Amino acid sequence: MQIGELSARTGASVRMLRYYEEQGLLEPRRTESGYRTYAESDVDRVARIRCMLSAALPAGVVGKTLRFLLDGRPVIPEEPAERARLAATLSDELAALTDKIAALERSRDLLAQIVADVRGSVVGPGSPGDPGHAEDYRAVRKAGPAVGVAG
Amino acid sequence: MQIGELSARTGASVRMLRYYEEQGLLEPRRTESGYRTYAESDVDRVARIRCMLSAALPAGVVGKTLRFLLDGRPVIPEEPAERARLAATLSDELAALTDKIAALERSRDLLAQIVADVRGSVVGPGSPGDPGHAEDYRAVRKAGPAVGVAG
DNA sequence: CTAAAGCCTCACACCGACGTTAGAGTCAAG
DNA sequence: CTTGACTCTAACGTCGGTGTGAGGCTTTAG
Repeated sequence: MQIGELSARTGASVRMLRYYEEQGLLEPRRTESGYRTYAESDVDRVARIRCMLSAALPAGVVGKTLRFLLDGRPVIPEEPAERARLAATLSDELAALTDKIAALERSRDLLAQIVADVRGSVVGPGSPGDPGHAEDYRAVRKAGPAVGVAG
Repeated sequence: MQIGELSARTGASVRMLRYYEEQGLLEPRRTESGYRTYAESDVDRVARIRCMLSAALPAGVVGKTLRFLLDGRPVIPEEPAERARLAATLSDELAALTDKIAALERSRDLLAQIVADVRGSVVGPGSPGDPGHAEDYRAVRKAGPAVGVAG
């Protein structure tokens, strides 16, 4: 399969596909004349790349993760030391990811609250004494960020 | 509170705080000499901003969402038409956010699988006939991206 | 009064994740 | 052989989110 077809089938622009390759996330073969040729499995692979990137996962993780999906079978270093380091790195990333998900869920809850309030809006200019849903917001806020905002 | 103190208390650099203001996410008062002065509530607010930005939420949503948190009390347009549009926009964002969370959870599961496998690694160079955990990976992959990768 | 620390604006620079263009080669069909 | 669709590399542009100054004003401490 050439790059154009892969692009059509995945929705990723040709530019993006070449970019992913540049980043080591794809490794198409080449014809004699230099044309990239992709395997069927790359369709899947591209979908996963886009999914992870769109979620703002660090590029490194994407790469490392994907290396394990090359053909559904991981390539794990044989030396135990290196394997340990790999495991450590990945599980750090896992923890970061978990935090990020939690943060997103709180944002989602907050957004849901807001949508509900805009919809069933009790609000208007507001009788000054009326507490409204202020406490709900504050509650969500208290559950709050908390996450380390891992830089 | 001046910008330096807010920076210290939130972990956001001074530069970032000014940037957030530039983007309409913060609106500190000014002293006569032009110094920014922040309210206590801005500590919370900054935390939320960083949390949402770090999760790659579209900047617009952050802004709109935060406007509702100004003082724990939303500012909702009075004209029903505009209110409806706002509700529609926000709930679109809510849907997108939900999808993104789902995608992230799948990525997390996948990553967890991988970590587990690297840890308890049954793998090594691998007996060629051994299916290993390939099916696990494939299963996660099948549950897979699916998300529209909302550009 | 002076020095130091903190603040201000302006502005250039970087990285990631692309879009876009330019100029050239390749390939299948007429 | 020519045309047109497709591909290649290389390079520049853009946008968001930052870092890092430069040059100047304000405030505080000695």
